Amino acid sequence: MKTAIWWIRRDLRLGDNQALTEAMHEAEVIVPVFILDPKLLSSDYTGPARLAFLFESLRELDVNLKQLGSRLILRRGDPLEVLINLLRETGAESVFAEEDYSPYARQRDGKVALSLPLKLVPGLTVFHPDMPLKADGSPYTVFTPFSRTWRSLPASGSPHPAPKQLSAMPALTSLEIPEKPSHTAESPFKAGEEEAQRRLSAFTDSAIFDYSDMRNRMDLEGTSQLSPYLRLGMLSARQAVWAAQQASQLASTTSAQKGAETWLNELIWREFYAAILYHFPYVRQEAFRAELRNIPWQNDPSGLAAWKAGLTGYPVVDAAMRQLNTTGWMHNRARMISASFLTKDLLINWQEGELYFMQSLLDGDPASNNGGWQWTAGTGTDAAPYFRVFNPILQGLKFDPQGDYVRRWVPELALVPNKYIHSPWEMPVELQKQTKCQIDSDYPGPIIDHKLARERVLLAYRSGSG
DNA sequence: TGAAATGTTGGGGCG
DNA sequence: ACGCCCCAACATTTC
Repeated sequence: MKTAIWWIRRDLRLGDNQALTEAMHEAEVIVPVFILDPKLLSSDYTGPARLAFLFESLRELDVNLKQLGSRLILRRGDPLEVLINLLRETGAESVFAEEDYSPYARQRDGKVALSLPLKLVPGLTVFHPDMPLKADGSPYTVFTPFSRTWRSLPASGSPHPAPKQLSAMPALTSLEIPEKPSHTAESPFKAGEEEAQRRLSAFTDSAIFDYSDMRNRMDLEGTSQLSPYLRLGMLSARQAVWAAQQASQLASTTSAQKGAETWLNELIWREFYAAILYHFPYVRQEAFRAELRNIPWQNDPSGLAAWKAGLTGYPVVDAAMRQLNTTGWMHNRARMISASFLTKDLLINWQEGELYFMQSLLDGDPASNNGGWQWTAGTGTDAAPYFRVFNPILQGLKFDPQGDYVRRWVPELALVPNKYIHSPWEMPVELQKQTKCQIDSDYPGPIIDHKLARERVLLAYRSGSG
C-alpha cells in the first residue's frame, strides 16, 4: 500500500481538486494535512477575519473528509519540518500540493522541494502563469491581449467530481482546529465547500445574466460574492470558469450572454494578476512602473485613520470602509472608490491601502489585491491613467442612486433625504437638525475638499512621474 | 472600470 | 422676418 501526503494550502475542497486527484493516482492511502505556518499566521498580511474564516473552512473540510472515511490532520510549525516528521510517521513516498504562485509560497515550496518529493499540481488558476505568453515568450503586461490569448487556449475542461471515499491512516496526531477569536464579528460568509457550490449555482443560474448591468450597483446584490471562496479554494478557478462558460452558452439573449462573458472576464483578471505577480514579484515592494516610484505621498496618520474607520465625511467612502470592517468584504465598485479616495484625495501611498485591505478582506489575495491597488493608483500594469480621479459624490449618484448602500452602512445618515445623501454637508442647518445628522457632531464634515484634492494629486503625479 | 473644461449646436425669447 | 443673446444639450479635449 502506497501512501501520499496531500498538503492542503489554498485548496480547501474535495471537488475538482487536481492535487488530490494526482495523489490518488499515485497512492492508495492519502494523508490530508494542513499546516499552520507561524510565518503566515503572524504575517502583516494576515488579519483576524480571514483567519477565522480559514478555521471555519478547515472545520467544514474535516467534516467532509470524515464522510469519506478520512479526516484532516492539522499540524503547526515550519512546513518543511512538519512534512519531514509526517513522512517519517506515515512512510509516505510523496507530497502533493496545489501550486501557489505568490512569492512567499514559491520560496517555501522551493525549500521543501530541495529535501522532499514535492509534486506541485495546477489549480489555483485555470492556466499556469507561463501559459499565456506573448509570441516572443515574454509575459503580457496589458490585460486585453492577455485575455485574448487566455481565451484562445484549449478549453480547461469540466471540473472533476469529488472522490467517493478516501483511505485514511489511523493513529496520526492532529491539533484541534482553533476556535475563532470571540471578538470576531458574525460573518455573512458561511464557510465550506457546500456553501461555495450553492452560491456558484445560485449566481450562475440567474444573477450572472444581469451581471453586466448590475455589477456596479453598490445598493444591489448584482455580484457573485464568491471571492472569499476562491481565495481559500472552496471553489476552484476551473469550476467558476466552467460555470461561466456554461451560462454563456445557455444565455437566451445577447445581453444575458454579455453578463456571463463579463463575469468570465473578471475571472480572467484574477488569472492576469496572478501571472503579473508571478512574473514581476517586485510589485509586492514597489510600483510596477518605475517612473511612478517618486510620487510625493503625504504622511497623514489622522487621514489614514479616518479612512480606515469610515469617518472621512464622504458617505460612499465611509459606507465602503464600514462594509469592509463589518463583513470582511467590499463591493468592487466601492473598492475602486475607496482606493481612489485614499491614493488621490488623501494622497496616501497605495501600499497603506493594500496592507489594510489584506488585513481586512476575507478574499485578500496578494496578487489580485496588489493588482487592484496599483491599477487605481496608476502605478501598475494596464493601469488607470494618473488623471483618472474618482469624484466620490458623482460615483455615489451613479452607483447608489437612492443612497440605500450608504444608509445601510452609515446609520448616522439614515434620515438624510436622497438629495443630500452623497453630500450631507450641503444640508441646511435646519435640515441637519431635523434628520439628526448635524455635520461635525453626528457625522464628520468632509476631511478634504475634493476639488482641491484633485488639483493637488494631478500636480503630485506630474512631479512624481518626471 | 472618470471628470472637468472647453467647444459646438440649435431652439426660443426678444427687440 | 431677422439678428442677437442665452443656455441647455451634446461633443470634444484636456487633465
